[in-house]
Amino acid sequence: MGARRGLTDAALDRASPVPLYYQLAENLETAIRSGSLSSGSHLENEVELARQLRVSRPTVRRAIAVLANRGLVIRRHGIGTLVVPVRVRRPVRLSSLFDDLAESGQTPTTRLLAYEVVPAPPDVSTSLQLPRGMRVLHFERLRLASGQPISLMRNFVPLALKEVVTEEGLQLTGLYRLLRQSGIHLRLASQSIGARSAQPRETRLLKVIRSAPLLTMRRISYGDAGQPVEYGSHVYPAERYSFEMSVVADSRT
Amino acid sequence: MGARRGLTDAALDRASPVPLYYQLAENLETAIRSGSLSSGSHLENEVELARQLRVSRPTVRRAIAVLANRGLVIRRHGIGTLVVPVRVRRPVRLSSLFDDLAESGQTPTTRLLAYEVVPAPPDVSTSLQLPRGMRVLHFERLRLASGQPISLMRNFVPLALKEVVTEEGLQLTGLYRLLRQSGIHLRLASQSIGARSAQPRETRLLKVIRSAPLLTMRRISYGDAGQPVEYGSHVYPAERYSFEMSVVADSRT
DNA sequence: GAGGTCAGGTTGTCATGACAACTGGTTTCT
DNA sequence: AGAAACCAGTTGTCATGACAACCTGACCTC
Repeated sequence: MGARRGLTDAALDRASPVPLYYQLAENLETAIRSGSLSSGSHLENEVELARQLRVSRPTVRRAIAVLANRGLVIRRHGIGTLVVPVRVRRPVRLSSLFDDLAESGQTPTTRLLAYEVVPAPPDVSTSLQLPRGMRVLHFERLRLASGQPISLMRNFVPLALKEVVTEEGLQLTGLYRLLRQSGIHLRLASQSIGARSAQPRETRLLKVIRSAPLLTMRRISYGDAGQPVEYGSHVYPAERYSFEMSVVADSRT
Repeated sequence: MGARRGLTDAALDRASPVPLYYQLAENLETAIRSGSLSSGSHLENEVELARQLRVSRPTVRRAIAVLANRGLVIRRHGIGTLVVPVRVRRPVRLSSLFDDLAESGQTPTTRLLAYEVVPAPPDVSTSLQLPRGMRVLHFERLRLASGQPISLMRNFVPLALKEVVTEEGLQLTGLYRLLRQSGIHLRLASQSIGARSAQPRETRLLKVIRSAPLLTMRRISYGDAGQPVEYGSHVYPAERYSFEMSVVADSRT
């Protein structure tokens, strides 16, 4: 039952503004991903872990809860906490394609195809909870990764964000990063994933064959206060893109 | 700030085996979905809620955390807890298509196209963490909703489950229900959603036009102990199916 | 030998208490 | 009048303590 090293090494910093439970969760995640906590093995039990790290058991539990939510460990009543014996890949997070590509080491670029103020189409005004026909900012982007087109994105945002979502900004970075830099934090999104055949214009822009299958994603994002911030309708060439996610069962069912 | 009725009505049952926090979460969810807690309104603050219901504040917080995870409310430090002002629909849960269809009032039926023991293909044995070439149970089903084909499903499970996953069972109900009835509870799945064109055989079975776009889902499900239970490779006609999900941001980011 | 029983270890639930951090409005000061 | 400081209200974090529920393996009984 030994081999508990690596946890006490990266000690917790009580002076840090980062909560203890979160520091602990990150340390544990690092230990798991690096392999120092091998797959299928037991985590040290909560009481002992709390004693070693000089924190309370609720703090330990909360840290483990974070990991369980991410699908990295499984808790079993009366047994212990097990490290999930697989690599579960990047979940569908509330993140931008731009950041995802950048993180995975690619160099995303953007071609801005449209940037204009238009009256909101019916479904957009409904989604953004605006009066019918209210004017909104609309833009369309072609996203390339290492020179290859990987997504065609149409977006609508309320006109108030025109100063935040600028033409220059969109060409240089991702939408979500622009929003975040202006203090707008997205908290929630509802999205729908489907598929359809490419239309002629899409065929040309995405460089796929005629009627090639495309993945489609429709997303409405909401900010801190629950206000709708963005409506997006994106398409991806199916042969170059897929959505990966891990699903965790409700602990009670 | 009145109008708090409906919460104290459905009182908490301390004798019930269902945890208090979960009872409270369900009561709150019912109140939200029924509209008695209107969209955008504040929830009563935690301290007061705890006092009224005669529970501790951590219990209230845990209940609210459940709702926040489901995307029904948004918590804001220093402000309060807001009811999300939108309808966020059924997320991608760890559930079977059969149950989903049944719940939405349709009458799912199944045509069992194959049921056999075969050596595991390489990707299957890897996914199920079995030795190369180990024999597994393979079956293929065509799922219809109200008579219309809606999914073609290929699955592989370890041979040990042959007694659980029977031919008769598969024709009458869904795979997940069969597993659950035998005490196998799925806890986690990793899945990948993509798209491609229909092959001739799929065109015929799913009754779609030649090369019609299909949604594809590959899923590996894991049981209580983290052991792989099922490998599934499913396709859906894009014009009759889409995946809906809500994404909640990590509270720390 | 087979079965039931029990003990030990583990996570699950809940209470109480305290202080920190944040937000928005009000008040006060310049 | 404008800006800064303050304050009340709220959620966020953490500690301590206690008991319940559950699983496994060892032991005992039949």
